[in-house]
Amino acid sequence: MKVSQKGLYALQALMMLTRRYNQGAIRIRDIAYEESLPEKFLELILLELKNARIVESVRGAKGGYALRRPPAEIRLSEIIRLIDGPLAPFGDAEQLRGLITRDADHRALYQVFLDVRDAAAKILENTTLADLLNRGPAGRRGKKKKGETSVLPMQLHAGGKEGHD
Amino acid sequence: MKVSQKGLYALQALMMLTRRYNQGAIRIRDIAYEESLPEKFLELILLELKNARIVESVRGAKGGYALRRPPAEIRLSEIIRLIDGPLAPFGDAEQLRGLITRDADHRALYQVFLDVRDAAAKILENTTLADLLNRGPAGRRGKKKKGETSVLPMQLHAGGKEGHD
DNA sequence: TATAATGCCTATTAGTCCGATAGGGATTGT
DNA sequence: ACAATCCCTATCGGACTAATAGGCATTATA
Repeated sequence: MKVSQKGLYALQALMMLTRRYNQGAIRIRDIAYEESLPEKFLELILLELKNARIVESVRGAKGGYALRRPPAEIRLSEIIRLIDGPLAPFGDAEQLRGLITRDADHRALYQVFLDVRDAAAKILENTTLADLLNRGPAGRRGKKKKGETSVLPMQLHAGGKEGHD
Repeated sequence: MKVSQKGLYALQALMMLTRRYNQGAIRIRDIAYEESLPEKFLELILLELKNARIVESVRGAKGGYALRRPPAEIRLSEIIRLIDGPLAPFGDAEQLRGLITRDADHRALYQVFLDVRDAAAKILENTTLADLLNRGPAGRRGKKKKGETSVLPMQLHAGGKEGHD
């Protein structure tokens, strides 16, 4: 799975709108300025997010954009799938399941790909825009309040911290 | 992280060489034929794998390719990093760590990216070519013999099976 | 109601990457 | 000597990426 520059811009813009949640419509120009994003490019991105019903727009003078749902109900997986496609490192989950059942010679390999996509999905489905805000300014990581979902058990020894890339 | 067609070809070729481990050099043409890969393209891939000391070659007539190390010592992470670059969904682990410490506004977002790359790394570092062979032909999944490393605890409820993509 | 502000939408572009092919050179077995 | 095979560089079309441009549609407000 790859997150493009465009995908990053989208997430940054949405984080900004999350901060301004319930403050009415924000102009594209203001989002672009605050997040240092190319204005015209951001315009296209917001249009796409609007068509996907993640944000809503107000047109004409005094117009702008706002989140269409509470930040806690917008998952990162949704944004990334929209902008950058499937979470799987190769093909998509459906296709991988097909290959696993049909291509006997390589099914172990495709199963690994599916495992990777499941791991990514688990994280991205369980992280919302609200989570990003809460974890943002001051620490707030590792200690979890009751009822909060936690992710990343971090067992075993490889790959985790101190991995190279 | 994205696995390209080229990356898939590389992995398939290596799986084939794993099956033929200790049977001497295998011709490019035979690998291409058995795995249904474009021959000239495969040639480039094997060259790259050779330069990375993953396979070795025998030149001239009766020449070909063979694994340079036992299959149990070749991890999928190594191949994928070579052909397709870093495992992180954006940038690489080093860069993400830098952003997490320096970009206060977005560090929660970059932390999620790093979590995703750690999850992928954990799986791919712990899977070798030998594992693919063993898991291949007949079942052999879920029950683990003593001493084998296992991965994918699958806790929580989201993202796992039955996820869309 | 005129005007300015703003989002909507389509087109275009330069650059990069991807999958693939081509072909001649170097090496080696027979 | 010759045939088989790997080695290496070049090339190519197509797709995608990031970004810009510009005119149309809608709305607040003076």
